[in-house]
Amino acid sequence: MPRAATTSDAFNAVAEPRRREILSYLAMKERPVGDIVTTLSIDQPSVSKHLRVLRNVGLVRVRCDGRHKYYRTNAEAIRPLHEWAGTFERFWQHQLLSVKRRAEEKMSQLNPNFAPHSPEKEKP
Amino acid sequence: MPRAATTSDAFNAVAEPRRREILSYLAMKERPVGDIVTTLSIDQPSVSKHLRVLRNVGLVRVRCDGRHKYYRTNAEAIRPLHEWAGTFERFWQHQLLSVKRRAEEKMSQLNPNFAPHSPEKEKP
DNA sequence: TTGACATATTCCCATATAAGTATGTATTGT
DNA sequence: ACAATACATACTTATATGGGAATATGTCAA
Repeated sequence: MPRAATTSDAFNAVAEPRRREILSYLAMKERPVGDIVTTLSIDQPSVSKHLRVLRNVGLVRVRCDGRHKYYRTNAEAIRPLHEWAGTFERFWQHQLLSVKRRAEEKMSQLNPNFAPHSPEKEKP
Repeated sequence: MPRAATTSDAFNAVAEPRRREILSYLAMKERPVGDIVTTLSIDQPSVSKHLRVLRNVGLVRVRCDGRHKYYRTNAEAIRPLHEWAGTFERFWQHQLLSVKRRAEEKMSQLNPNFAPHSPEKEKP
């Protein structure tokens, strides 16, 4: 079985760095394709193809105006990603605490004067 | 040019749904490979290969103990993902507000008695 | 209408899969 | 030493890809 299609979900779509750049660029303001081409220095057909993928998973929306097509990112579609990653937040916070505590232990061993989170005391 | 390697970064690594399951499973507690196999119902070689990918991008760590290898997810490696997605937070919040406002406008048109965010008033 | 402009699609190709199967490598218990 | 256990690797195959080049589609302007 090959890798899942880039259009299968937002996770696969944003795996491509170029597509992430495009999403960031289109987040604040809708833009015609040509702007993406010149600003990000990507060949026009490539941009069109990336936009197709992003559109298929709902990460961008289009507004047609004459011969221009204005794309903007649909930030809502990025939320699932943010939320999935967010479920690990408490774990990395816990990890950071553990690392910190271990470091403080080491410090105490090397320098018995060291006390975490309080001013160092001099002997009276 | 083919797709970027799954081992090129966390974004590509977590694009695979099975690997996301594994990460969730290994988040709270380190586990031997066999546990992943039976709990998630994935063939053992597949699990090993997924773990290899995850290890290559630092998403999991191993602790060897005899013939067992205990894997745990390194939540820290998921932070970049969370932060990238987080840069879009203000945009989706803005989008939600816009949608809400438009909905309220429509309501006002249909029912002039409707006033957003305040109790409806009866005629005196 | 005709040409210029903006964007999309098609075709080709080298490549990296993911799953399945089979086999290899450690490590343990007896 | 030997069998069993736990895990990793090698090999095969069908397939989706991203870039490049060429071409198609659609819209405006003179």
